[in-house]
Amino acid sequence: MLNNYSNEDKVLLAVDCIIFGFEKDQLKILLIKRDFEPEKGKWSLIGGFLKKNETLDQAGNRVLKHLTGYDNIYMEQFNAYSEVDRDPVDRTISVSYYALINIETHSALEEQYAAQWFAIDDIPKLIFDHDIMVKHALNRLRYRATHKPIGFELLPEKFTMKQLQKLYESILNTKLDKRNFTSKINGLDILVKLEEKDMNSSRKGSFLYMFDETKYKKKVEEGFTFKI
Amino acid sequence: MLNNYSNEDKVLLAVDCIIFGFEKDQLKILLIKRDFEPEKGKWSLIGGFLKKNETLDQAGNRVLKHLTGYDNIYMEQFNAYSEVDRDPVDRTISVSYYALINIETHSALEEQYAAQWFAIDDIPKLIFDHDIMVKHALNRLRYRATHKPIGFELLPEKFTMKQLQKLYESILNTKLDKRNFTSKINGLDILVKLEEKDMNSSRKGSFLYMFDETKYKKKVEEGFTFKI
DNA sequence: TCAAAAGTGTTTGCCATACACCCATGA
DNA sequence: TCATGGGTGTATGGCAAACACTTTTGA
Repeated sequence: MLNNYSNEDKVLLAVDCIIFGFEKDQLKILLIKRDFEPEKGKWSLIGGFLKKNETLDQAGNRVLKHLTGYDNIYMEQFNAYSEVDRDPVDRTISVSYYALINIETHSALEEQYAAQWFAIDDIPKLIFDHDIMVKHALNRLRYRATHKPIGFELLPEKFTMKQLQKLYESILNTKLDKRNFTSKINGLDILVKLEEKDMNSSRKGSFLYMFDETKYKKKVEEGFTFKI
Repeated sequence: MLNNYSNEDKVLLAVDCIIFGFEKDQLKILLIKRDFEPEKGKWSLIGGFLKKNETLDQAGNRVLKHLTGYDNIYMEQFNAYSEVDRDPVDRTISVSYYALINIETHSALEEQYAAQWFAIDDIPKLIFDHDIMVKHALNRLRYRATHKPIGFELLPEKFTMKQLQKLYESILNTKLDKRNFTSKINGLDILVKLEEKDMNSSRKGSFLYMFDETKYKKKVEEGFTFKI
């Protein structure tokens, strides 16, 4: 006998994305104004429905590509939400992803869509259970960013030590000591210090760095583990 | 206009459970022999389909209750699996949970169902993508057990320091130093040392301990964080 | 010459690790 | 009395945290 599962209930599966960015020393998330009922006009995460012939990761990528035009965005699934009435229209389970993008290379987002960046401690009330999703996403990001070198996804390719520090400060919601941070990062030995300086922030200028992914991967193979 | 999502695809949602237990100094998982096609007779995780009017947590609890008769089992959701062909019968997305049970109080499981405990480094080939689920569950358990006092879920109410050490050794897949382990645990100050001894393992007998959940919660409120 | 940010080392305390002997008991 | 597992303390090294002054440069 071939069981065909025909008596089982089918449901809608949505993918919702918490898109993180970093700008003006602040961690931000991208929200859109929902343009259909229910909750039309309210702020919402970016999302979409899973289609029959794609995986959740593919659906997440599709949603992100539709919004940004890019399809190599860092993304991690973190939780499924399934309260029976979480979406008043129809029974919908949502699998949530957080994504990290470099705001500078996606600067056209805000005009193209009714999208807007919000600093993480200034987020408006969101529809459905999206508030709790954001909270969970941030927890996951905090953990991941201290254990894997994903923070660089949020920065331009070339960045200063100060930018990196501010990034971690805003992800972790703490102040860090400049000297300790610098020596910790240098100790990791996965950045390239460029000759070039960023002259925007001071007269003296500050050296730019790049993440050396090749070196990082080589070190991982040799047993290195990233930890901040 | 009220959007009714009517053009979207619906899918089956399954819940699969990795049930961990601890017996004879070994971390184990409970598997069943699948009794319907496809893959009938192969080893499989315990699972079930999400019903229209329940949450994923409720579905997980239902599956566990059906198997064990208990419904207060520690359980944590950890990932959704969505490869298009992961289940050959129909498009099915699986949300996976790991659960921790005390084997002693559920000793009848093996006979009641075609279920069997397998030591984690002696697990047979499983159906579908269940192998990878087990691997991910173990990773999550390793993380969680070092950050929250959930290991006790796997032990009898009263346990010896040695049992606790062996438990952590098998979860973390390492050897631990007896003196260091003991003083670390005692330093946490969340166990009650009983007057009672376990006389089964030696002539001298070894003191029994209990997890003091009330004390733990009080300490957490005061800023304590569990860490092993 | 001054204001503003960049860059740089040392000291301290704590925690993780390594390590070995005596104790209690029943056979 | 002996074999078996239970129970206990100290010394060391490494890492995290605290901390302040000099440098550079354009205005």
